[in-house]
Amino acid sequence: MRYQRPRGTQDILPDQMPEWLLAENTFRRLCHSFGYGEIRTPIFEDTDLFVRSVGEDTDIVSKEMYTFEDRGGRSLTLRPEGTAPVVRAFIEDNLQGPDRERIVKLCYIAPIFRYDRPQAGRYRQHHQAGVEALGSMAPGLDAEVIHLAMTLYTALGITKVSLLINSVGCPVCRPVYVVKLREFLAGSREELCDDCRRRYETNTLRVLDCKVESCRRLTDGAPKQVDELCDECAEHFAAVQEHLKVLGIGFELQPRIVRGLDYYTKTAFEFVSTGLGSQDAIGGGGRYDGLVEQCGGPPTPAVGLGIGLERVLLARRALGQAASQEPREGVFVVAVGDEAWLPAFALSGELRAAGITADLDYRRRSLRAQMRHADAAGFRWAAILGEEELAKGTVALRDLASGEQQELNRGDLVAHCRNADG
RNA sequence: GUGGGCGUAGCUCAACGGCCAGAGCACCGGACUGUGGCUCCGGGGGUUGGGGGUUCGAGUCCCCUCGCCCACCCCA
Repeated sequence: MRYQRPRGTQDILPDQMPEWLLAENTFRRLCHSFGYGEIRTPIFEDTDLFVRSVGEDTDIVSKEMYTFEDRGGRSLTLRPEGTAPVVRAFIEDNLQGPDRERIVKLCYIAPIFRYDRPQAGRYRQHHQAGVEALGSMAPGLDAEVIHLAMTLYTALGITKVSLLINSVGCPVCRPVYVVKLREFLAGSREELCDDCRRRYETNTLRVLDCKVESCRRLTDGAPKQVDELCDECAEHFAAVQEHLKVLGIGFELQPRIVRGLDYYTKTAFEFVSTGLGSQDAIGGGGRYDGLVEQCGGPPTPAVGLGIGLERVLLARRALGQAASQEPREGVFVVAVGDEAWLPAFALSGELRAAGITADLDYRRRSLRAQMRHADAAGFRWAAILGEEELAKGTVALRDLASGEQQELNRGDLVAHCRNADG
């Protein structure tokens, strides 16, 4: 029986690493320039953290979490989303300090686990790059995290991205809306599915994303949250849009997005790209003004963002963005004949110790084979060491791009290669 | 979770139920005995995802299983 990787997971192989590093490094660079500090939290947390923050009735909690009991009987869960762990750390590690007005800006790149049916762009382990800005209600911050994501997409060559935004209200206006929704559904209550009859009582909003066809029909004409916002939320939403316009970011109002996590308040947004089939959301997020307090911290408004890296890479490829080609680099040391082996080995060691990329052919193949490999593997130079060079204490250095070849004293090779860089 | 499609060489794919499962690319070697890319010639590579069944005979048909993919759904 041969082992297979678990369903819905993937190995990221060396030849895929360049595009991963490009995405990760670009994200880190952007976060730095936007003023976000990187944080790493554990890959698992108390199950309860996610149940209480994400919401018991959400798909994520009710059927997608990797939950297990450790040997001490604790219930732990593999991180199914990025925000709750950061919020937990924000509180536990007292990142805000004594200044309650202080804005704490954090970013992370982390694996995320959800038990879901795999599909292209949907995995049981995927990676998210995210940011969280905690401590302020300023609508400019909503626009800032959106701007950061947009800038990342642009930098990575993902040109066809649409931004969908919505406002899901707050503890003031949501209950008002919920009442309206209940009134709307009250008459047809008996026609709802079993789950929805329960949801109607406990978490009415969830009726809106029931999958049962009959329930969907019943909610089609339901009132919309955006139309029922309180003054504060309406004002905030307008201000966010104003800030986006100032940044030159186009958007589309979409009244039905982000209902997957209970903690969102006010702004909710999503980025969709073309060419990805049905898994087309390459990023999303929103404001969660009540979450920190709900997790046991001081009342702290916040806004955050998550970007699915696998989907970002898929979107790049769909748009024909090749992984940037590495420039020719380093020295392939070619040993001709047995006599030359040890000196060649020593020479490669010297180069490596000096920080210069170097390799040689442990199979001791023909000169031709070694030259072919040096070229195919993308080396900048071939340093040839044979009988002649051994006798003279030299090395023949061939530039593989131009074909120019010169003879150097062996002791000058490191300095020569180093000077040629740049 | 529901419905469907597909698994053959490292990769992309051929092969009516019938001879030793092939091709292109890649890889290796040679032509070129100390010089890469181009060309030509040659070569190595396969548990046909796995298991069972039908059949004189299975890559091909049937069942089970694993995986990938598509739509729904969900989201990143």
